[in-house]
Amino acid sequence: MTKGRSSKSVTIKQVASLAGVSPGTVSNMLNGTAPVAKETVERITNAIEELHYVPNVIASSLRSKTGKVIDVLTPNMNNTFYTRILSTFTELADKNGYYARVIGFEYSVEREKRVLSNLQHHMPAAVVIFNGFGDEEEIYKLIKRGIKVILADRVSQDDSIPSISFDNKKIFNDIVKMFKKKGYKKIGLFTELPQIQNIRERMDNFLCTLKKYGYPADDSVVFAREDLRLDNLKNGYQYMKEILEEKDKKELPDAWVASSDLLAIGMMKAARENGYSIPGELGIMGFDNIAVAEYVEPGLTTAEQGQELMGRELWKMVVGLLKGDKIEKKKVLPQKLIIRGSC
Amino acid sequence: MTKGRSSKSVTIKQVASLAGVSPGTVSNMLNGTAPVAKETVERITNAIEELHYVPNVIASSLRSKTGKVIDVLTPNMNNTFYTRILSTFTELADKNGYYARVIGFEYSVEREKRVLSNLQHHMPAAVVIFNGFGDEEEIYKLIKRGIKVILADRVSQDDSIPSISFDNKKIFNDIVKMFKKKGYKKIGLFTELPQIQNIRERMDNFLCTLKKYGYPADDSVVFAREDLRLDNLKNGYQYMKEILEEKDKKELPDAWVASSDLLAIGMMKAARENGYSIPGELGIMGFDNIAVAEYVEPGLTTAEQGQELMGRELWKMVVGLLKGDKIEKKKVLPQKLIIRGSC
DNA sequence: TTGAAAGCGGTACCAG
DNA sequence: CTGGTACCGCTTTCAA
Repeated sequence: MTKGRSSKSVTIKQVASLAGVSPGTVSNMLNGTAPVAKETVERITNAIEELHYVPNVIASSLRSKTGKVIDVLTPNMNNTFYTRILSTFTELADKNGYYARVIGFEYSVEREKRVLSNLQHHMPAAVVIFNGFGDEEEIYKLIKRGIKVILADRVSQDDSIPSISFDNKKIFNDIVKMFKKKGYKKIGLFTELPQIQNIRERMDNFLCTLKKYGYPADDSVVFAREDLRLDNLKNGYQYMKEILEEKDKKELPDAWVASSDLLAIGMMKAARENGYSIPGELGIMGFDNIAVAEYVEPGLTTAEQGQELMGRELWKMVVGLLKGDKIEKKKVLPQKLIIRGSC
Repeated sequence: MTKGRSSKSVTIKQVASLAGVSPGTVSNMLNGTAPVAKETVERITNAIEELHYVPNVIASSLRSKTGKVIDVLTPNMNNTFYTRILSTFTELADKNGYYARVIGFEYSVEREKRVLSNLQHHMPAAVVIFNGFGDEEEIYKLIKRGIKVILADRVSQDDSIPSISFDNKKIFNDIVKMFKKKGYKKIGLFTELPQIQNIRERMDNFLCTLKKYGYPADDSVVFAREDLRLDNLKNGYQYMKEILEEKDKKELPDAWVASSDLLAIGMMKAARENGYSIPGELGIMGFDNIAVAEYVEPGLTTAEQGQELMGRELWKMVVGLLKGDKIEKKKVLPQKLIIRGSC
């Protein structure tokens, strides 16, 4: 019950009366809603200076139902894959007079929905959702209120919802081809559960491509476990350790593609500890090309998802939507195979 | 000019009229502001259900100047040191009915100030600022409006502003002692510029401790460069590379403490590439104990700053402040030396 | 216990 | 170009 906020803020009314005009005029000038006489502008400007007036964006968006903030939901703030995209995105937002807030939901549908439901009223200009699932209803609510919604690293079923994602098809060709060329005999996929649509897609394409190149493509080559999605490093390490120790060496893949770099780095440690040489006995590659990938030893081969690129394209989409432009609703970004030392 | 928000939201008025009561009564019931008859409660509850009413938090905070959101400013979203703290903090906030939004300012004073100035009106219950500088004026404005401000990983000059930080004193004793025991001859500090008060403190204590143990403690052992604060990995790598290639090997430190793990990881790569063996010819340690530190090869020795701990303590402070409890204004958290393979 | 009405700080609309 | 005023959705007196 701590109420009692002190120090009232300077209001548009005070500015107006000091400048000897009406609040509406001040508002018009500030927003360019209607022309204002040069001389009046000056008086208002002075008043603003004098009182240190800062417009109350909240009150404004309550009335106009429009603001300059963009909320971004991310499944996991600890993953630099996301943060990298986010920092280029927020940079751009900032440069354009918007400002972006990041809200993490740690892969919890409930949390995600709760946040989205709150957002209804915060009236952000747009909300960007990374991955996420089971949120359709909330999304439609936002849209109905005129808030732009963009899906990132995920493509929507609904064609009217704009989304931006990485191409998950061609890349697997490159990957399997590479492994084949290097002489690996069996390729395994190491991944979180295919709950996230993105992962599901990768898995399907992976299996498909394996078949195409004559590799085994049954259950024995996919290694998925739920806890892999949180704390990628640790859980990737542990799961790999279990696999290496419990399964028969003959049956195990000698080449591994992990669904994220963090996972791959965890696996590499497990492999080292169990006496496997990389890339000699075991080839491992990741996904994302996060910054450290280049710094571990051996360097991690990975499928690069241009995070800066995604950040920029995302911003472009947001701006386009905000301006009401016709935009490409389904943007697909290429991935690039980056070969380093790990396979 | 895209206006025209569609689909009006359900308002408290509609609920009131459906329940046959006044808006004030609904508000009273929702907030426990005044007793409401049992039977009335029921009618209101039904109306809420029926209309799927969700209170508009914006309007509410405009009037009451109080809300359930906490804004967190962080200098860099790409650094898992911060994100680790943030994710435990937001988790806690979420569990307690609050919700935390993260805003990055990328070490820009201007951006930081701009954000803080906006926040005035958003009326968060509290704002947490990680590092940051030159923001005193804005901070006081927030406080004057009754918004709680907490400084993190930084201690305030002003005793009335609560802050939480890691102990930067004792840890250096442990560090230098360790290096001494391992027989290193010269210890260097590799760090971003001491603009951030936190870094300044580390530097002072470092030099101080070196002297105490009879190590050289002049300018020749501190290696600082501005760009080190962004993209730690890359810039750490590059700077180290330059140092190794340009300076005379005899004069260079054989032991290095980097002001962050990311920096250290970058340095390790540079050292490897220039043919140095770690920890044989060069000992390197970092600061933070970020997750990957354990996964690189060799494992990175580091000063652990318990990020989960900081997250939890931070939340405790926020809650305390919000409840108006008397709290410890200057919380200092211990650091722990974690010795792995890199020195 | 409840209702009526006056704001919170802006913006939208209309008349002049 | 400018002023007046209703109103966004909710909370807060205050009187009944």
